[in-house]
Amino acid sequence: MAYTIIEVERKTGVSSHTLRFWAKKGLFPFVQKDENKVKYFSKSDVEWVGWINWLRKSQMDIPSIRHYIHLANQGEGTAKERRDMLARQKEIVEDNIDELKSVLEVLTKKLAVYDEMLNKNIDGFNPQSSQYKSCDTIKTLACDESEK
Amino acid sequence: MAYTIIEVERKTGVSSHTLRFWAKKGLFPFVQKDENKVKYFSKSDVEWVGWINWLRKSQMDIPSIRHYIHLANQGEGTAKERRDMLARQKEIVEDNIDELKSVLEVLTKKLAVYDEMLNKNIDGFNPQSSQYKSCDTIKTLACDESEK
DNA sequence: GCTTGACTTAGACTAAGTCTAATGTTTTAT
DNA sequence: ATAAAACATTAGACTTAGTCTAAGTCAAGC
Repeated sequence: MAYTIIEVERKTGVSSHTLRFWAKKGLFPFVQKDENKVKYFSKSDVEWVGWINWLRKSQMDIPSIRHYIHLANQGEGTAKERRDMLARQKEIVEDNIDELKSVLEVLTKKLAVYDEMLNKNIDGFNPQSSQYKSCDTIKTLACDESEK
Repeated sequence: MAYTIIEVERKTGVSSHTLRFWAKKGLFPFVQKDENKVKYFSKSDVEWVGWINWLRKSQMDIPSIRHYIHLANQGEGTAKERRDMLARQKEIVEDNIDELKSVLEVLTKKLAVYDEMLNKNIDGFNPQSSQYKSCDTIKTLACDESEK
């Protein structure tokens, strides 16, 4: 029923370094230690590791996660506040996805320009010709999406 | 035709601090300086700022961006390598979006659990009843998605 | 008795900013 | 003319969330 830090690492994929770091930041208020200071994670602690991992992936910072855990340990009276924290986090993730989608669009366009250029090349154009040079690099490729 | 760092900040939204940081890292090999070491960004430099900003958003690290810029300045012979860098970056962004989508799913599910719980509350349940307590916090709310 | 593996802590290091302090120059206002 | 503002520079401290290393402890197996 109790797991060492290495077992938790293997079960969750979160490195023991990170687990110790999180522990130092107060994210595991209930983890037991033996007389040699060795940590033992209960099943519930291990479940928290997984959940904290999701919260981190949602960009929640560590002090906020600590607060969330604190709230959860207070009981159901804090449910509304926790719910609101998650709702806020969800918005952040949605905004993130939107931004990454626009990044993806830019990359896709740029890749298309490169591929057109490289295909011309294969189809027999001389890559050293001045004609070719005029459609290259900085002007057309590097900077054409840079306006704000 | 030449912009000071503050003008570039205003045009691109990239802070002057960050611009100086990028400059120190070698991302603006062509920016001119006057006798007081004041930087002047050409139109092309400003366009690079915008493009570098996209590359950063795609998670490309600064040494790689420097390499990309170096390649671009070598001419069209390096187009293939640059194309491949962007293609790699596109994969990274796609993976990122996928992960964020799964985070979104988890948050959505958890929010649903919270909302159900909070609604019960409004519908007349006593939030202090032990009956209520059994569906709370750690067991059902915090940790049920934590398996790997 | 020694090696191996797992554990501990303290603390150095990293990336990519972010911010401050000290200082300098140029322009504008009084 | 002088003072203040707006802008520039550098060096360097600080931040976040790890990531890694060094040095040490402890129990088990050969």
